[in-house]
This record gives sequence, structure tokens and C-alpha cells, in this order.
Amino acid sequence: MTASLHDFCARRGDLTAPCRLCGAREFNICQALDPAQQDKLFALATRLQLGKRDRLFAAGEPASHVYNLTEGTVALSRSLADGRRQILGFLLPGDFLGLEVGEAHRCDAETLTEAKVCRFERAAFDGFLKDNPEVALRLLKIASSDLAQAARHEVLLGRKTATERIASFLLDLRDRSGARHLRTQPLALPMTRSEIADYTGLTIETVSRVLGRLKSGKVIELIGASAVRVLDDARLERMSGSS
Amino acid sequence: MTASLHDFCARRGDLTAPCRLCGAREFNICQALDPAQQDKLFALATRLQLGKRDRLFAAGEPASHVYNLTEGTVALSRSLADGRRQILGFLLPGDFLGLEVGEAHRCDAETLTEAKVCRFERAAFDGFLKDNPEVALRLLKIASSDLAQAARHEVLLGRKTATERIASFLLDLRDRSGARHLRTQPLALPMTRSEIADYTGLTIETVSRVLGRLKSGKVIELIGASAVRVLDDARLERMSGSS
DNA sequence: CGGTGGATTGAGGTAGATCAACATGCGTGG
DNA sequence: CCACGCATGTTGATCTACCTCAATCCACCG
Repeated sequence: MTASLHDFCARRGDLTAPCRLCGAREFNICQALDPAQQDKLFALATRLQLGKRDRLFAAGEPASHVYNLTEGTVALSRSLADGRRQILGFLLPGDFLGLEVGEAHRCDAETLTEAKVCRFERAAFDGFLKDNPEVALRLLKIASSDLAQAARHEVLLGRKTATERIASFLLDLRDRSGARHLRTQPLALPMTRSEIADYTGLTIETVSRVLGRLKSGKVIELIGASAVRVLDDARLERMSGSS
Repeated sequence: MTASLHDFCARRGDLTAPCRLCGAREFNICQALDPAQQDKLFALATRLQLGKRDRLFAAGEPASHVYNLTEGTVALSRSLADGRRQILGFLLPGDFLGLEVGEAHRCDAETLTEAKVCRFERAAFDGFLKDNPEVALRLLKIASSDLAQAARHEVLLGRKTATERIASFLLDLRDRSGARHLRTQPLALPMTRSEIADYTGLTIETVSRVLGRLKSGKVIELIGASAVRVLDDARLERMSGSS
């Protein structure tokens, strides 16, 4: 089941994305770079294969690298001293990690699945940025959309009910997974209930109960514990509270 | 009382800040710009005086301007259809508004006090950025620190108790107000209880009760409703939960 | 000096947390 | 390929932190 689901997703082509820095020259960051600079950037990249639950970096560590996720899922989180954890977001193929300007990482980054990343030395990357300041404009756009995502997440955490949080989470994940046009197809949930809980600011029990209620209300269908099919799109959207 | 508090703060010199784009050439954004470009930027600026509760822009409106706050306090917020509001942050002199790259504003911006801003036409500002791409690097730094602030706020909203939220809020406001060295001096609270509630994800009643408890525990002193004096710094920090 | 909007305080209700038991499914080794 | 064992997920019962509703209180302003 899981295997065939994975196959399906891979076929669908949204479980992987070319690196937006070195591998996707026609897109995003590298747009309008001259070929010599593109080659220079390409030479800076190291491709890494990561396992499940691998830690890319932890909060406080020196930010020595910049990454672009090309395959798999990564969670960014921050924890309090007593262990309470808040997941800030789930990264999907194409997303950047560790872009923060500054000395140290501000959060933990951990893979949820096996994953592939394109890694760049910080110093070399900064040097490249200095030579190609127009690239900074594209990074600024990325930071800006991260900021917009964070704002939506703050609303979710501060003002939404449990049901609205779960509905918003599912819709956001679906939209970002690029499966919008495939309404009847299952959406993979690479994260555990505990991770959904830490993203939504709830407990695992509440996450489980809300998903159960959505299921018995015929809004979604649960396919095992790690995939969902959205049955009633409009209702899920109405339940998400997002105006 | 309020007047003398205001006088004190003004004397202290942190209720105003020169515009980081056009008025503070030695700092921040403009560092390393050549004089001709600096003059060009300066020419783009319009200074505005705003009243209390003035709306600078609303979510969804075309982002036609970029602003730098030089005096007063501004709140950024997003609201749900039914009126529930989440305040994303309080801006102090020196902070930027409306930097988001994209067509439309993603949140509402409203002054809490009388305020002064330096305003730039979006198109002209973008043109300036294109001519001075190194400035984008400085904007990237600002976006990055905004992102770090958002992450801390997500932890507050998702995982902290009411007391921890209020303690964190007070400490953050104090640190950003630049009054760290003035431990015994009152901290101005230009926002109402309702705005503190919408920032912390609580209700006004809970905000009031928590402040009352901090007061009777001799951790803070309330000076009217719009100023606090932190009496026991270490304890407040311990209560904030931020490791 | 009275009115008005914000703030405080109290009583009671509830969404979601906590605690606990049980189910399920997945990976491992036989 | 199946059986076992553990991690993950579900479900139920109860508890509680915070919300809601309601009644003052208070500070500021004309």
C-alpha cells in the first residue's frame, strides 16, 4: 500500500524537485544569471542523501551551510527547555533551509523521510551572493513568502480551533504538494501524529480525534495513518476558518 | 503621569529613530552606498505624520509603498472572517513595514499611537533596488530577523502557558525598547489589553488576570494601565519559559 | 463632576489536555 | 511467509487552564 502510494506520488512528479540553485537553471534563483556564474554556482554544490530522522542542523549551531531540498520532507522546529516543541513548518522539495543571515541556526531541522538535499558552503555562497547581488532579490522573495507562511501559521496557532487548525494544515499541505488538480488522489502524510500535533499546537490525542471526526463526517478518508483523501473539498475549506 | 512618562522616554532617546533608509546613512541599509545614490534615495522619501489608530494599509490592498517607522508604535495583524484577530507584532521606531515582495499587503498595519513614518513609492523603491542590488542584502538581513521573531512568536502561541506568554511579551518589548540598562525605569505599554490579548492569543480578561498576578507577586509594578516597571528581572525571565 | 471606554474581578462553562487502556500496523527474525 | 513485539495511533474518562458572560471599577475628558 505504502509502496504503491509512493510510486504514485513519484510518478506524479511532485515528490522531487530540481535544486533551485544549481539544478533548475531556468527557474527561480538562477534566472538571468550568465552561464559562467551558473557554472560557478553549480561547482559549489554538494549533493547529499539523508536517512529518516536525520538532523541537518540544530538551533544554536553555527550556520555553516545553505541547503535546497530536492526530495523528501524536512521539519523545522524550536523547543523549550522542558521539551515542549513547536514545529514551524514542513519543507517540501524545492524549499530552502538555513538561509538565515547570521551566525547561528535559529531552529532545528530534521528529515521526516529519506531525503536528498543540495548543500552549499556558507562562505562560498555568501561570496557568490556578493558577486551576484541580483540573486539576493530572489532570496528576498523567498524570505518574504516564508514570512507570509509564518503569519498564516501565527493566526492558526493563536486564534483557530482544533478543527480549523487540522483543516488548514491539510489544505496547506495539499496545496503545497501540488496535488490540487488531483482531487481524488491520496495525499501523503509523511509526518507522525506527534509532529502534526507539534505543528498545530495541539496534542496527539486531539489530532487523532479531529481526524476521526473529519473521517466519520465524510470530509476526508484516512488511508492507513499516513495518507488522506479529501472527499469534500468545499466543506474542508469552510472548516478551515481562513476567511 | 502619562505626559511625564512620555517625556522621560523621549529624553531617553528610544521613542524615535532616524529613518534607516534615508535619514540614517551611517547605519543599516544605506551603508556603503555612494553619495549620489544616497541623495537619490533621500529624494524618494515622503515624511508622514500619523494620528492614533490610523490605518497605514490593509491586507489585500496593493502594496504601493514601503515605510520606515521613525516615531510611535504600529501593530501588524491578520483577521479571520468572523473578526478574530491575531496581532503578528508591534513595530517600534526603526522598523520597516510593507517590505513584502509581491502585489498585495498580507496584513493590516495600524498605528497604536501618533506616529511618524518615512514613505517610499514602491515602484521607485524597486527601481532603486535594481540599481543598488547590494541593498537587497541588507533587506535580506531584515527579513531574516523578522523571520526569527516570527518563529519565537509561533513558539509562544503554540506551546506557552498564559503566564509564559505575558512574561515573554514584556521581556521582548523591554529588550526592543532599548531600556535594558534602565531596569528601574517604567516600560511604556502603548497597546491596550485587547491588543496584548490579540498578540498573545489570549483574552483581555486573562491578560488582566496574569498581569494582576505578576503584580501581586512583586514581579512587576503596574503604573496606571499603560506602563510597567519590572521589579524582579530574573524571575520574569524564568517565568517566560524561553529556556 | 458625570459620562464613557478601557480595565479589573468574579462565577461558571468548555475545548482541549491529561491520564489510561487498548488497537493497529510495521519491521524483524525465524 | 508468518508470528511476534514494539512503536504509533485510537478511544474513553476525567480534569483544568483558559474562555465566556456579567458585574463593577477606574481613569481620563469634556
